[in-house]
Amino acid sequence: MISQIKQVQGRVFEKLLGEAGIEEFNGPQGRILYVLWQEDNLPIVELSRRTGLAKTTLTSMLDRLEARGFLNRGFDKSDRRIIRIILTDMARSMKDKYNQVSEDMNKIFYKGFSSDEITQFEGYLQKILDNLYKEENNK
Amino acid sequence: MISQIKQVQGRVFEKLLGEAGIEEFNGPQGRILYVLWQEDNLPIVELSRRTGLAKTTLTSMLDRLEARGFLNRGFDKSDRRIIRIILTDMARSMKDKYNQVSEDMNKIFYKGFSSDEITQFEGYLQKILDNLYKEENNK
DNA sequence: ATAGAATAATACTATATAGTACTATTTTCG
DNA sequence: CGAAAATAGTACTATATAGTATTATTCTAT
Repeated sequence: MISQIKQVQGRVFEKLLGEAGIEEFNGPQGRILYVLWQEDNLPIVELSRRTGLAKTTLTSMLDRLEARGFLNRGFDKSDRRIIRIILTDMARSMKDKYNQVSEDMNKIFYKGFSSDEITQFEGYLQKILDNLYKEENNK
Repeated sequence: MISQIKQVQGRVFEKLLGEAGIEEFNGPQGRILYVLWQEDNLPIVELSRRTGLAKTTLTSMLDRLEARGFLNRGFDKSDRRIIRIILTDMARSMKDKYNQVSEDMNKIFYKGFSSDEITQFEGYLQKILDNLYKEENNK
């Protein structure tokens, strides 16, 4: 059911982005930008943790976002293995527009939910996510 | 968070399939087979509804499953637009092995949940899914 | 100090995913 | 009836996703 929700949510969100006139990036790219809007200058591995995407997935997605002028790759001074992802001003300027769509999406998603139910539901999600990460890492 | 769960869950499930010695199909294919094990002889559009995948996604996935001998495409007698998906005996024979892995996955997923919490959580998921499908169809 | 383990990132490859445009049917309704 | 709309499926294309193997760098333990 989770997969199903993710799939349908993705298609609906894509449509909302279009209706809001956002042609510059799509849903999956928005998910990465969303994390970076909260905090950038992150190493790719950390971005992987925060998005749930494999780091090999990020390589190509970041290539595309870089090609379109959303971000730059910068070196880390103290550890040369690490590459840090920095948003461009253009990328920063789109944050508010995206958040508006995100709110609209949330309203659709949680239609008929009380705020207590939302809190409870999101607590369950966090617990499940912890369970999954524990399994992925500790084995 | 839903996307993140789906992603990590997918990778963990893939690992469990490998550990169970199931090399014949992968997670996304398993998701399609799972629906067909419950009921086959379905049109592709109906399979799309039950999996949450777009019908164009199913075209190529069913091609691969057909090429590997899991299913056949059959004609519908009364409506020649419709193609019906029929499982092979080989596919049917793998149901139990898959269900075992599925149960293991569930245990990881819901570690620390009471059965009341699971029921409640899945009720929320169903409600969200209904919200999303309503939005996708009625607009 | 240095060999081996660990970590960060990427290249390459295969599959998954969905949108647009199209064909072939069936349904609807004037 | 017959034209237009609706429906089922596919071809083609672009992006997303992750696994394996590889390179470069840093850490660890003696």
